[in-house]
Amino acid sequence: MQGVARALPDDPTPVRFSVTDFPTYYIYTIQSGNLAALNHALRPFGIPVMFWRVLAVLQESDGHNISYLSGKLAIDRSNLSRIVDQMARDGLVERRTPAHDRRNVLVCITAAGRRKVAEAFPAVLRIVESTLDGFSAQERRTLLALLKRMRNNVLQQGGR
Amino acid sequence: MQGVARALPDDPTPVRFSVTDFPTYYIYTIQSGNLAALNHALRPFGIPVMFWRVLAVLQESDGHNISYLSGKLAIDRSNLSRIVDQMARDGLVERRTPAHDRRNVLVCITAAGRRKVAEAFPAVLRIVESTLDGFSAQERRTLLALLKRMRNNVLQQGGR
DNA sequence: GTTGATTAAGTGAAATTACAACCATATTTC
DNA sequence: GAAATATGGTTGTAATTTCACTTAATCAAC
Repeated sequence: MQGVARALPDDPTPVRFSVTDFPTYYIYTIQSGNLAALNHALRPFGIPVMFWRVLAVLQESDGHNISYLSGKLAIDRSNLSRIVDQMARDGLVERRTPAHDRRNVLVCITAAGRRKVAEAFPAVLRIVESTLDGFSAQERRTLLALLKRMRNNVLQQGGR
Repeated sequence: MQGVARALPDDPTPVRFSVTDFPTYYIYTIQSGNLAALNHALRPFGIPVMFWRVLAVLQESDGHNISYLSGKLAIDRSNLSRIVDQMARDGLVERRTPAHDRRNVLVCITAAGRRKVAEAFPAVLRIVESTLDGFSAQERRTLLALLKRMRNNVLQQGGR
């Protein structure tokens, strides 16, 4: 860009590749489409995707702090802090500060939060299922295993 | 939330699941981490990830309109329009309006754009490779094939 | 126990994103 | 060929996200 020294007068492109060879290309588009679909599916239940993702973790294992959830869900801490604000306002979760470390804030799902999860679950499952349409049980296991390894690799290096 | 009729007084959670069973959970975290890593890797070259993604498509097949690129890259048209603005300002692409349909805007990569791709490619490839660390050639093919099918499924339904 | 470093959450502000509405051009229908 | 419809791109704007910074609390060292 700045000071393009044109070492070669006519520089025939030295690289040539196809985005369709990159798994990350698919990851991006799948994620994008899925997020939109999920958001749409959750509209009737009055919660954005991020609320769902937090609730989904908490219904399985409750009372984690913001940092843990931030890592688990790949949501920026500052961002998650504000999301928890809203969820608490809506009565879906409660902030609870443990006496032994008053820096911590444990995010705890409420009864209303659990009801919301139960209510929205079928709709979410439909979306998830539709992304796996035509996949055999074996293919699902394979996909899941490969994605897990891929995520470990991503987390290994500078992953957020 | 509103008017929670508490049909069951103490409602024991009727759903119980693990996010780690959902491929979409991994898709989200991989995408998130990868995007951050890519952005970081591209910093020295002065282009954000979205610039890279547009250039990556154009170096392979040039002169597409905004709508096509929007679909291919899963970037909102309005958003992409502004990205192309910036890229044109930086001299990486040019807008070209074909005479036969003056609504269209063909986005064309410039020589500087191609140089930028060549320059940044190794860094991007390193990131992509690192996400596939430990994957055999066969596993890469399998992953790619499964992701392609998954994307088709996502696009099928209400995908954006 | 006081100082310094570390960890956790939250705040501020710029950048990005999503979504609706708009304008200009092209196409269809009558 | 005029009016209605559709298409492609852009603009406006609110919500979200990112990133640097701040505050509060704990821990470590002396």
